[in-house]
Parts: sequence; structure tokens; C-alpha cells
Amino acid sequence: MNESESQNKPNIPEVFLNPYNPADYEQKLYKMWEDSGFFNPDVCIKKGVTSPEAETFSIVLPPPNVTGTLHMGHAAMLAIEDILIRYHRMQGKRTLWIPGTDSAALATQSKVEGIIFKEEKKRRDEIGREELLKRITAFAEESKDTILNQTRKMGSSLDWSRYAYTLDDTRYKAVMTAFVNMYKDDLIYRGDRIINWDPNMQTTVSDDEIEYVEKTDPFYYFKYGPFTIGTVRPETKFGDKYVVMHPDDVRYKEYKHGQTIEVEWINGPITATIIKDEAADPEIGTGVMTITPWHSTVDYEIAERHGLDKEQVIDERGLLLPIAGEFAGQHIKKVRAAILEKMQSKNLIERVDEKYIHNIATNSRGGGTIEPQIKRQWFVAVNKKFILKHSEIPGVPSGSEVTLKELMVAAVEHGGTDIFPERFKRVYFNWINNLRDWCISRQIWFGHRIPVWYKGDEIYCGVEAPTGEGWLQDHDTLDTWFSSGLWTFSTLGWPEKTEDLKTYHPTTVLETGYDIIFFWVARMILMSTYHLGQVPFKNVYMHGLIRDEKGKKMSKSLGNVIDPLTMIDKYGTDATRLSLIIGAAPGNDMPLSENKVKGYKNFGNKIWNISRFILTHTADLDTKNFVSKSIRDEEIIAQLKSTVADVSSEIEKFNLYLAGEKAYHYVWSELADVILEESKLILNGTNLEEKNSRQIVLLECLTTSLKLLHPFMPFVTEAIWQELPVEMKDSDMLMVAKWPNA
RNA sequence: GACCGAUUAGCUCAGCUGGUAGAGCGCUACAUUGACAUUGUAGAGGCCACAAGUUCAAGUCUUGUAUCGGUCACCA
Repeated sequence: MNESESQNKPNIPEVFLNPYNPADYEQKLYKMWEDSGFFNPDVCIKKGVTSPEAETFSIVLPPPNVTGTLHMGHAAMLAIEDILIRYHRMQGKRTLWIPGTDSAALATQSKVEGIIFKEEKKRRDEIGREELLKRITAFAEESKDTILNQTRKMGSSLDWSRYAYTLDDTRYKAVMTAFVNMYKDDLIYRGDRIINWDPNMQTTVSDDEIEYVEKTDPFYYFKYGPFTIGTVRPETKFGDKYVVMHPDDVRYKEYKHGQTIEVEWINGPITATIIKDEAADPEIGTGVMTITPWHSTVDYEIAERHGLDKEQVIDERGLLLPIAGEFAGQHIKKVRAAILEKMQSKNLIERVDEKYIHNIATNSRGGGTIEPQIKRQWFVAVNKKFILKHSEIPGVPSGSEVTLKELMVAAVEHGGTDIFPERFKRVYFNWINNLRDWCISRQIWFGHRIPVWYKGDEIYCGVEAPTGEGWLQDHDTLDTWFSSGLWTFSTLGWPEKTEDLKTYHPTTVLETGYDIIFFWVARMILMSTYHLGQVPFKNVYMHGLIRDEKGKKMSKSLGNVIDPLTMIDKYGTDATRLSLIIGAAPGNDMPLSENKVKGYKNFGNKIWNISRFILTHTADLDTKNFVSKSIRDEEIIAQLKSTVADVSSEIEKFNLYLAGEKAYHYVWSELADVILEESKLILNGTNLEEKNSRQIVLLECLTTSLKLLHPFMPFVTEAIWQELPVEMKDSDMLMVAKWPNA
């Protein structure tokens, strides 16, 4: 701006002379917001921004791992939730967004154990429970600030005064109480059942934490008496003394169920029993198999059906037991060749398919190959009837006799919890139908220890340790999803009957990636319906996965990771947020490229310059001269209002991608390209009334546009808002300004 | 094997309850130092995967086929 211009337009803040630079504002503004206390709804009420009678709107943030760093998935989650939160806060609702972090027991412990082993060459047994826990806790504590500060960088308007950690005192009490209640209702039991054992991490793993990885291995055909059986794992076969075939398989019609035959096997002759069971698929291999009930889920189920013996062949560390004879004590990974050699010499090998493709189960949290074992563990019974005393769940009257499974179905079936996009409802129901009892005990040390104590034959279960001498607490800890399942209400202070719990539960929305629907969404529904008789949330909004521009999963090994923090440094938070929202239809994966982020940085500057233009050309406005608007001015206002209506309704339908696009489109293509352009003539013209009217219209367009964009681009809009003359604003801070009326 | 999704402009995708196709990016041409480390204007570009059906009318509804992707289950 040259000198003569600045004389004409005296009141324009100097900041507008330069392009908008996000880095100059973002930290400052976030601090201003945080210091204002308005992230906390109680402060909003106290300062008169929100009415105490206002409708509530609450979201609990899916807690990131304490030891994690921000990735694009987090960034998208934070952007989406912050948009919803900011929109509803501006709507005047009593709005709460609760932050937290998750201990991610298994992942964190294995990370720390890994570090210790690398640096000190020590395993956990050598470190000891107490010392290891101390170190893990320190590690978690140390790394938590990283993820929390990165969360702030996204502009997230979280109520930090309500920060929760899955292992803090309040949550500890919630977890203990939950366990004890379920134990007393017989919904938690201890039993010997087949579970997924991770020999690397020395712990059980739930069904959902298993990841199947495709592998090519040789497939061996062995002579087993008159039969040929196939296997990829010769090292498990020592004790196999049942031979199973389909009852209708005509090839084996001469053999009767229960009939015994003598066969020569790896370590000498054994007596085999014929079992007819439909689990044997005549199409696979020879249609005949031997079973190893201790180390295979399917075999275990067959054995259960027919009351067969189960023998352990492999121990917890992967070593063969005495049943393996001369091979006992050797590790299963190393012993195969020797076994095959012996079988070859006994002429038991018929043939080998070298390339057999099959899936092996691995622990998705740590990577070990799963070895099923029968072990005494704690389980949640999902099919056991109980009386639900208090219920607000649609379709389930108080006092109903139900199972946990039925509760989980009812919550969604009768609309208590609505899942969006709709297709995920079916995914959810499918999973529940196949649900088996949930193994909740883990043999790791980091986590909530099971509140059960033993003394001889006595068992005690309680929130507090029993009094008296000689009680020993169960060594196991709880599956991390057990405590995560309580999250919507443990964060609100349960089991105490807090004001927060009464006010904000059920929460309004749960927003999360669809990859976590089983682990978490379903478990929260289970826990909340059981413990509170309430659904945990009224709406579930599933976002897709963020992928690279070619649609590939982002991964370090592919080198295609776009780091949100880098994007924020280069283009600003607003641009990063917008790039994660626009073009991302709910539940659909979305490709992201750096160019997209860059594009939205230009938009930030566009708004900046729109503001500069309008402020420059309205500095001489004297509102006393107000005259009625022209037809065109009315039209502009009408169009503005219809944009407000559109944007609002799209946000309320969770179509943020449409809301964002409409706001973007309005501001750039309509306000800037059409309205400002045509206004130039009027503003520089001689018709003062016309000019005056248009100035007022432009100011309204500006303030309203800033409000519309604020949820999407909180920083640049607030930065501009702070420069606006007081008389133009209904609030000092845009964050708590009133959402415009349509 | 079961279920789910996708198939629309060069690319990424919108098109809700059926009425002869839209956005962003990219591309081409022109203009512009302007409120704008640019922006604006104009333009090219689509038998909406294929086939049949319902209908006065179908990207839009039904059925089937093909290809791609995902989830779950099984895998002796």
C-alpha cells in the first residue's frame, strides 16, 4: 500500500500488508484459546457464553497411544472431531470434548522390552516385574507430552482439564469396579480353554488381535496306518491318536466311528481311534486328518464334541515336551528337518507339495507367530443370561433377562446407537454373530492387574485387596480393550455418580476409523450397556483410512508417508485440516497428496486478502448513513443465508466433506470472484447510498464467512477476527461467537 | 467360501428420495501487478464397467456378468 492510499484508508491493521503466514499465528492463538478456558464447558457457562440449560454435545477422543506420534489418521480424526465440536460450541450447545491417552499395554511393554534388550541384553525375567513396570511407566510418562503437544498443534479444542489416562487413579477404580461387577454376575469366569498364545511375548492374545499372514510352505503327506494325512507342521504330530474323516465320505465308509487301529508312527506304534466329524472337509487333501487338540482351535472343538483326550506337545516357549521322545526339549522352529529325516527313514513320508500357500496367525501387536494352547484364563461370557436391572436402552426394558451379545445387538438394532455410514451396521452385526467368549487375561505386566486374590482354595474378588495374611494376587493383567471399553464413562468419573456422567453420557458422537469397529466400538457398547444400562454414544461416525495419492497405505517401508507435522510446518494447520476433510466421504478411504495441502494454503491467503479488501473499503463506513439495501444487496444476503443453511445441515448430517466444500466454494467462487469484483465499481463510485449499503452487506458477508469457515480453519479465521473492529463482532473470540442464522 | 464396497472427465472423487452429467486438481488459450509469493476469464475433455429388466423417463431402482479393493471365516 502506498502512502496516498494509507491516507485514504487510515484504519487498516498493518498485518494485512503481508500474506498470511500460519506460523506467525497458530501457537499464539492456541494459547489464547486455551488460556481463555472456553475449551471447558463449565467456563463457558460461568462466563455466560453457554446457557446451563443448553443441550449437550459430547465427544470422547479416541485416546492415542501414550508412546505414539501423530500420523495422518490422528490428524484426520482430530480435524473431524474439532469441526463438530467447534460448530456445536458456536451453536451455543454445552459442548465437551475429552482428551486422553491409552497405555496400549501390549504394544508399550513390547516396545520397552525391546529397548532394554537392545541396550542391556536383558529379558524381562532378569529385570523383574517391579523394575520393568517402573521403567515402562517412566517411558510412557516421558513420551506422553509428544503426542499431546502434537494434538494441540492440530488446533484441537479439547478440554484439557478433563484429561484422562487409561492407567490413572480414576480409570483404575473404574476398571476394578467393572471387573468385580461382572464377576459377581458370573459374566467373568476363569476356565481352561484354547487360547491364542504368543510364544515371543509370552502372553495370550484375543481373537481380534490376530492377523493372518500368507505364507508358502511345503505340505507333507504322511502314511498314517492305512490313511494318508497331510500337514504343514510335522513337529506337532507326535501325539496324534485320533484320525478324523467326514461321516459321508464314501472313500472311508468301511471305517466306523470309535474303531481303533494300530499304526506305526514317528516314535513307534500307537493306537489310533477313528472319529467321524463333519469338520473334516473331503475336498481338502485326502479328506482324512489327525488332530492336535491342544494346539489347534478346530481340533480342540472336534475333541470337545467327542470328549477326546487332549495332550500338550509344545510348551509356552515353543519347546517340545517329553511326548516328542528323542526330540523333547528342542525348539519347534529348529527341529523339523530332524523329524522329517526320521520319518523318511521309517518310510512314513508319501510325498511333499513344495509350494503350499496357507495363512498363519500372528500377533498383530508384536509380531510373534501364534501357537494355540490350552490354558487357564479369564473370559467374558457373551452368551450367558443375566438380569439387566436398569436399562435406558431402546428395546430392552429394565429387568430383562439378556446376554451381553443380545445387548450389543439391541443397542444398534433399535436405534439407540446409530452407525454412519449405514453399511457398517451390517459389519457390526456380522461380527457379533460370530463372537466367542472374550479372553481378557494377559500375561504381561503393564496394565490393570486382575483384582482376584488366592489363598489355598479360597478365591477373593474385590476392588481392594483382601485383609489378612497369605493372599496372592492373580499375576495377569487385563486386555487393554477391557479398560478402553469403559472409556465413554470412565472418563466422566464412573463409578462415582458425577455431574459430568449425568450431563454428558451417553455421549453424542463417537468418531473413529472403521478399522477399530470390533476392538473398540463393540466393546464400548458391551460395557456401557451392561454397567450403565445406556448406550455409550448416540452416533458412530466412521472415517476412512488416509492413503497416499496412488491409494496405497502409507507405510515407512514404502516411504510414502506424509507427516502431518511436516505439512503443518510447511502449509499451516488450517490447510492440513481442510485437505483431510474435503473429498473425504464418510467411511471411504481417501488419497492425500502434498499438492492438495498446498492448494488449501492458498485458500487461507485468499480469505486473508478478502478481509483486507473488505476492511480497506469499509474503513470510511458511517453506519448512521444507513439506507435500505438494493435488490442486488438483498440477493447477496439471501445467498449468504442459504449457504449458511447448507453448510449447517451438511455438518449435522456428518457430511463434513460437503459442508467444507460448500463453504470453500462460496467464499472463493462467489464472494471473491463475483461479489467483490462487482463491488469494486460501487465502492469506487459516487453513489454514496449505494456504496454505504454495499459496505454493510460486505461486512456481513465477511463476518458470516469467517464464522462458517471457523470450524474448518480455526486459525486464519480467528486471526482475522482478532483484527476486526469491535463493533463488527458479537464476541471477542470467534471460537465462542454465535453461529450465524440461516 | 460368506459378506461389504467400488467401477462417472487425464487424476481424485460428488451426484440424497429416478427427469437427458458436476467439483477440485491437471490441461489449452487469453488477460492481469490487481485485495491475492499470483489471480481472473474462457475452453477442450464423459455411449456414467457390461447385459437384461421395471418406467413416459435410469449413473440414479431390480437382477445378472466382469474387473478391482476390503472385512470375516477356513486352511489337516
